[in-house]
Amino acid sequence: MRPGPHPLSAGGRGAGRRSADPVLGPALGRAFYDRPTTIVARALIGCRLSRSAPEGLRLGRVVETEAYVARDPANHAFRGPTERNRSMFGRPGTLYVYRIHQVHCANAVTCPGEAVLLRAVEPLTVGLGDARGPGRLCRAFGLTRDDDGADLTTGGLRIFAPDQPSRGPVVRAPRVGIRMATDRLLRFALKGSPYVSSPRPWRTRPVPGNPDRVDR
DNA sequence: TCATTGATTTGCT
DNA sequence: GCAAATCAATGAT
Repeated sequence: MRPGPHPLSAGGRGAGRRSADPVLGPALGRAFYDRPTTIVARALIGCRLSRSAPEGLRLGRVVETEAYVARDPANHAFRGPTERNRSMFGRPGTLYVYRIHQVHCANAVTCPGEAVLLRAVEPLTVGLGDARGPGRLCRAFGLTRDDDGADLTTGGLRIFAPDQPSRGPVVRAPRVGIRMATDRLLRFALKGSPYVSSPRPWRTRPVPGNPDRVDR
């Protein structure tokens, strides 16, 4: 257990109040994350990821996410809490950052043991590096294991609701880079966005019914 | 303590 | 298209 509030969090002060930015408005609050993970993964598309740093503001629009849910063998929390995934069992809106190979990946925790992987953002501030792919996204925002456990609702890293109508439909596809449960359509992306990651040829799988429907 | 693995990225063929 | 890079978490010994 890490003692006290995470360094990136604002602490207990203002608990229950929406954390607001003078320009971006109110940050997404606890209730946003405290919903079914696929709903949150879909709803995050178009939202703005913000990090206020001494060097200035870093801002990007979320264009690609993946849901990691309960009873999902690809989920790091599948076998219960460990030292690495401890923050996945924190409150909704907790940040879970882990390292894989030489890079970091960032997730927003929804309910305990479930999270949304932030896979790609479209840069909205100049100087934000390429953020196509979870590793590049973390590099662009300077996220490391030190940020694990931060509170996305009050900390220096926050997410804000879309400031404009969606520029296109959200499509679903199989998740990338996993070996288990590769058939599940738990990847969400803004269709046609050039800022979506493409480690493999981006192709959506035909979805029975409405492709925008989020039901599993 | 040792071996295996990986929610990635990059570079070479 | 494919494999190497490279290291910490994890599970077995």
